[in-house]
Amino acid sequence: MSRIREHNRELIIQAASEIFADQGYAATKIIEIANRAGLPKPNVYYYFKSKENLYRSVIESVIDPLLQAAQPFYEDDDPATVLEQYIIAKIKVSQQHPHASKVFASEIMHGAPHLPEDIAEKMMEQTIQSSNKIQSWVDRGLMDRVDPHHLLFTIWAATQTYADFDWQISRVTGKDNLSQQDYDTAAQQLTQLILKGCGVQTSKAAKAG
Amino acid sequence: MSRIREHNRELIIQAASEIFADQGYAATKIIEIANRAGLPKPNVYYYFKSKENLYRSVIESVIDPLLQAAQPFYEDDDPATVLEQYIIAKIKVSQQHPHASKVFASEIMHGAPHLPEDIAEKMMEQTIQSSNKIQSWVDRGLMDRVDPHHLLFTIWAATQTYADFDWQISRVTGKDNLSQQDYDTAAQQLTQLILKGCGVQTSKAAKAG
DNA sequence: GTCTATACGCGGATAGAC
DNA sequence: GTCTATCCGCGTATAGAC
Repeated sequence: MSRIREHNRELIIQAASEIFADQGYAATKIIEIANRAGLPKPNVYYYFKSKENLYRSVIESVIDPLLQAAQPFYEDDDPATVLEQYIIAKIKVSQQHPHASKVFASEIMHGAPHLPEDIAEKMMEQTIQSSNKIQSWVDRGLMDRVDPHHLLFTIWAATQTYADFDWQISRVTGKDNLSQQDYDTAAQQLTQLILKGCGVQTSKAAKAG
Repeated sequence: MSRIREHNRELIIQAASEIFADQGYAATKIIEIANRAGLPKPNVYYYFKSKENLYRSVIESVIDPLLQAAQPFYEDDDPATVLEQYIIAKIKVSQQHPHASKVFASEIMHGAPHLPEDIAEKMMEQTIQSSNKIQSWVDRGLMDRVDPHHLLFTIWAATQTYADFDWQISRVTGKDNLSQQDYDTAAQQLTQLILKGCGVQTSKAAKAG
């Protein structure tokens, strides 16, 4: 595959991510994507064959950061550490990949009609791993007897909201864009809320006890 | 205005809420709305003139339950009571008006292009009232020094997720529909998380203290 | 007021020249 | 491989019969 080919595909995927995120699948026009990518419309079809196919490529291109965010669950077994790192990672995704987050949110909200089954399975797999781990913490008395699913739903929603509902965030905070400081505060506040709210033993206390 | 006219308008609005919620504005076809309402397509245009106009009517028809949920903030001044009642009310909206919630979520996620300014102002007004009240609790030492905006973002996201991302909820819980019990559990868990996580004095303790 | 039949424009997709 | 010119179907909207 040639350099130019690779480059143009990337240009198109990038432009498409932004526009699909802003407008949703149905409202997006291929010509807008072409314009933003600086290419004529038929080139988009030349590289991706159809709108639907381009959309699937976008989904695949943005899945990686979303799946990566769950790493903390695989790398540690201390609830305070894992939950804090997970929240930080999820907020970072909202900050650094807002388009990915929105494309996914839109997709899920409308019943995931275009989500490839293998991606859906990977996410389900992660969810099972994560909730099992939370359950094991509960069983070992490391935190309150929370329902792991509900806890995950809350963490997902509270972190993704900074990307998905950025219009509302902007309006309420009176800022066009959140600063690094704002994201740090969000992560810190949410971590505090979750850890304290679930009665999680801090790692220091856990190690000392 | 005649009975039939009123009745047909309601039929159409109801059908339209469901389909706009499921598919989003751009993907929705008037003929589907007409079919679900059991009327011929031109009748929809006869009553609402255009798709855009119908959509605005839908938004106006679903705004009420959403605004009503903030009542607890105006009816009491005890943080434990207000936050618990607010969370219960918000979860109830997700349960009883899932279409309203989704139409709004979709609208906000795409930058609120069709949201009438007076509605946006009412919501902003409520937000200011609510966050001022939270701030006053912080100042009076009734809870931890949380940032009111971030706390509201978390409560909004965590409660709305049960309507907006129902596909994901279904998949994770393995249930097609959540039962009354499930919603009660969600509300109870989230209330516990927020109250404990923010170090809110329970009303009993507050009154005793 | 209601509905059949139809106009019309937009946007996805492609033929074919370069 | 690239892009101009064009096709064609779908969905919004309406004219006009009843």
